[in-house]
Amino acid sequence: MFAPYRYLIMNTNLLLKNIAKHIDLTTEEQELFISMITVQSCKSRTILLHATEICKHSYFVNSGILRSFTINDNIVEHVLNFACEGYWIGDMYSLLSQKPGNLFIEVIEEAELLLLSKENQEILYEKIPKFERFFRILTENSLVANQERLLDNLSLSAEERFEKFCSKHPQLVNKVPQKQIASYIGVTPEFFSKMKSKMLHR
Amino acid sequence: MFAPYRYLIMNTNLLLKNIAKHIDLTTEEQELFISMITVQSCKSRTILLHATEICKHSYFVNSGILRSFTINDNIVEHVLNFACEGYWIGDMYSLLSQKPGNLFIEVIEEAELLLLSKENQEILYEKIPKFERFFRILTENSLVANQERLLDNLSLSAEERFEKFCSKHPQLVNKVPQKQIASYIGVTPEFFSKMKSKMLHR
DNA sequence: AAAGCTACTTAACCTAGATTAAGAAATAAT
DNA sequence: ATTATTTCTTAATCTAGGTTAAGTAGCTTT
Repeated sequence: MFAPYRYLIMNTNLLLKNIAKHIDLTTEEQELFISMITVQSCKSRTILLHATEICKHSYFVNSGILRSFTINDNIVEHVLNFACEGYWIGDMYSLLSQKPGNLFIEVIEEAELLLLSKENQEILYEKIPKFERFFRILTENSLVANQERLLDNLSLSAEERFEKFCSKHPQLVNKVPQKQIASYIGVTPEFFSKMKSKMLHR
Repeated sequence: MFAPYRYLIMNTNLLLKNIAKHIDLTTEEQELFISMITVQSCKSRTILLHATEICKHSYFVNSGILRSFTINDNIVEHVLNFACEGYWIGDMYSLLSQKPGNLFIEVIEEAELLLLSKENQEILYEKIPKFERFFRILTENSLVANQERLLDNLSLSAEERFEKFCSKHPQLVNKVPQKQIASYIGVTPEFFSKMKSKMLHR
């Protein structure tokens, strides 16, 4: 009588709007695509992927904030990426190779996610080749951002990297624990704290 | 009577072999693709792209070695990438946006290059959509490599980064000026020299 | 509301890597 | 062959950022 719960609450507006920026889908194609997506609501601190696991999904963030990170020698965390509303996150290495990666994916702020499984992504490429283009463009943009961040890490001071982070990700600055921002820009939480107060007193 | 010089010497074996790893092309498709490619032979130290220019081509390396790099405050160079036989190089930001980037591309070792122009790449996507897939996969692999390098820069010591560079790029270690390797792994040439001799005396 | 975590701050001290400078070795240019 | 440039080395000195440690503030959980 009723569609399953997940169809009732699944909001694909944001995702479809994002897709429409790069490719045009017919109504049928949209429906096919949506049938391949599932929703998941997650509380803060949920670990969606362990470093030892094989990544099976790409996660699109409808709301909330996630991060991906590694852990060194079982102690130090290094944040690779944050993802907030409208962004995708995953462990691309593990997703592509279907081997265990070394990234964790964690929910920072209660989130609603749309999941696209590896298998469905492959099916999608076969059935609607336009998605090759869509994910090509998405990946190109990620690569450009990553290269810039890499060069920033090689050439800017910690202060400059933090300022850049603030202007690029204003939505995150006050929502993400500051030690994670420290990790993202590549300094220890102690140094970050010192640096921040130094910047304030100027 | 004779085909233009560049067709006589253009060797597309390596490129076609690389493409065949990811997509299947018919003979006609191969020919169309090849008709969109041009060759260029360059001496060492040729600058193929200035930071102020708009990048118009993707460069496939048939032989030789190239690098891409930025220059900070008109003084310090930072190497983003090396490319040797079988690899592509370009300024992806500039190529995609068709705005001036801030990368230089330089020939390190006399090279033979195959050039795919931005326009031809777009035509290729229209005429042979399989190329969407090919470049998607290529870009995905670059992104994975870049993410790993980013995390390495955040978590490893200079020595560890150098060791990783040696095992990942043995073809480059003895062909690329050592100050450029220093730049790639993110240290000064002076420190690199010191570090290297320290590693030897152990 | 007390107890227990986790996040943030501050401060003293430490070190990997930067800077400066000068000479030696290797390449390139004449 | 000689000269000029660029690359590499060595060494002294310096500093951005790390480490250790202890205290404080802010959350959760009960």
